Amino acid sequence: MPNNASGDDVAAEAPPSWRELAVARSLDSARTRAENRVQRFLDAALELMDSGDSKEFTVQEVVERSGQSLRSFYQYFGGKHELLLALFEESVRSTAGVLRDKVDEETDPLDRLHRFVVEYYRMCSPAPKGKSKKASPPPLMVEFAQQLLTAHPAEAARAFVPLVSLFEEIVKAAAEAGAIKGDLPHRAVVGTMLAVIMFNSFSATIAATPVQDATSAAEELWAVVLNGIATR
Amino acid sequence: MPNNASGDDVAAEAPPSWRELAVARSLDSARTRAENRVQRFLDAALELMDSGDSKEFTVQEVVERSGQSLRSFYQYFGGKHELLLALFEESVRSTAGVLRDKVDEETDPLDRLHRFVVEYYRMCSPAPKGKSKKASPPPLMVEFAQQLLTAHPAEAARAFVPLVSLFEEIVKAAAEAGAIKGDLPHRAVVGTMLAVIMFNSFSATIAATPVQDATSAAEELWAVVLNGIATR
DNA sequence: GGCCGACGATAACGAAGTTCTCATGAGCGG
DNA sequence: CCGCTCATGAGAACTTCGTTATCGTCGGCC
Repeated sequence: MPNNASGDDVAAEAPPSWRELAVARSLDSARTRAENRVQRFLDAALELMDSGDSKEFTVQEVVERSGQSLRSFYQYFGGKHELLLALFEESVRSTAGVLRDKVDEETDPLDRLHRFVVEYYRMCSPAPKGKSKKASPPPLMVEFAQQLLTAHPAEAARAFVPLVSLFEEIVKAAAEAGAIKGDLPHRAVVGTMLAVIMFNSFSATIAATPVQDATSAAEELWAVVLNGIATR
Repeated sequence: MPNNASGDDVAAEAPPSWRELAVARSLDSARTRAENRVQRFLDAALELMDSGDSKEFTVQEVVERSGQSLRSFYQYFGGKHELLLALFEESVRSTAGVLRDKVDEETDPLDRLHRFVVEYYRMCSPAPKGKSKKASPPPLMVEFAQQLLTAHPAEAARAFVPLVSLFEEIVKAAAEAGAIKGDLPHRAVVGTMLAVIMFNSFSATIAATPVQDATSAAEELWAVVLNGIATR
């Protein structure tokens, strides 16, 4: 499956079209051509999202950007929400992959947990450096998560599976190693922690807290999660 | 005058309507009449939200329900989002009031904090009993919060002030009493905890956790917040 | 060579928010 | 009493956006 995310092969960032055309012309099985088309829609949407000023886009824009037609769009997607869902799933998969790599740099179970929290936190925080507009899975996808979570809970849950599984492994390992309490309902803790991390940007808004740098904020959150707020 | 929509005076549970009508009848300055009109829009929207099956409504519906005209609506509100914002502000104020009363039943600073967390948690959770559909500030407003937080952060922050102030007092008191750590950045903790509580329904969705009853879930969350997840 | 299925271009439709036009009725100064 | 203005209501019109439908074309396949 050519599930490759955003424009991971586009170096410049603009031209992912003629190459695919050429490829489609040469090896032309119906399946690969269809997947190619789907991918072009996805790429176009991603480009519109992070290269544009606003993170929103219209189906028309996606269609134009991808050089295809409305006709084709609705042939491959049941509607805009399916496009969004596909993008979100891809983002979650990609995020989980990145996090797995980071976490694998650690060996101690508690260190792995800590690493996960901090790294995921940073991924979900607004871009720390204004220079590169980069966005592997930036708060952009956090907004999606929000939308999907309320509009299509079941599908959203399915999309989250890769991340949840990964985190659950890590939490379980930490519990078995005795690094964290074992009597907590893991599943619930996993969900809560992911939600806390993901939606933490909101907490800054709620409390009108100026955005400090992501790393120290992540460590603060980690400290609270680890030891609580009670005096000990 | 064919205004006076269905039940704007029935008010089985909407406290702030008939009073204003009466007031408007007696002293009828332009100001109070205008406030009356605004209030009628707000009431109509509230009725549509919790008496309808879906929590969504259209401007047209609000207009019809309120027995007024589109013309008037846009004279008093800059757009739908201002209506939403007004509703949300009212909801937050009301919620803060209710919470203040509950919390005032406790005297010990830590008990007050605990009470706040648990009660607010329950208010933000889906209706526990299927019998009565109503709910003063149910997850309905949580969805609003979500929307506003991303669409209009500044206004959302302003709307949250009553709740944030109340909670901040409580946290500060607990810290000064030595019940919780004093070296944490209060403001950030306040925002984070409010966000955690408010958005906890999402965490259940993320982790595909079946919804347990709100009270025990609240206590679990409280336990984690208080003591952390680390083995001690 | 002729059918068939995919595709592009474009129009059309429907819902919802927003604006505009017009009429009416109330208060008010002359 | 007359006409003026302002607030309001009724409703059409405009806009955007998602979605569907129509039509024509082109390339492959029997």
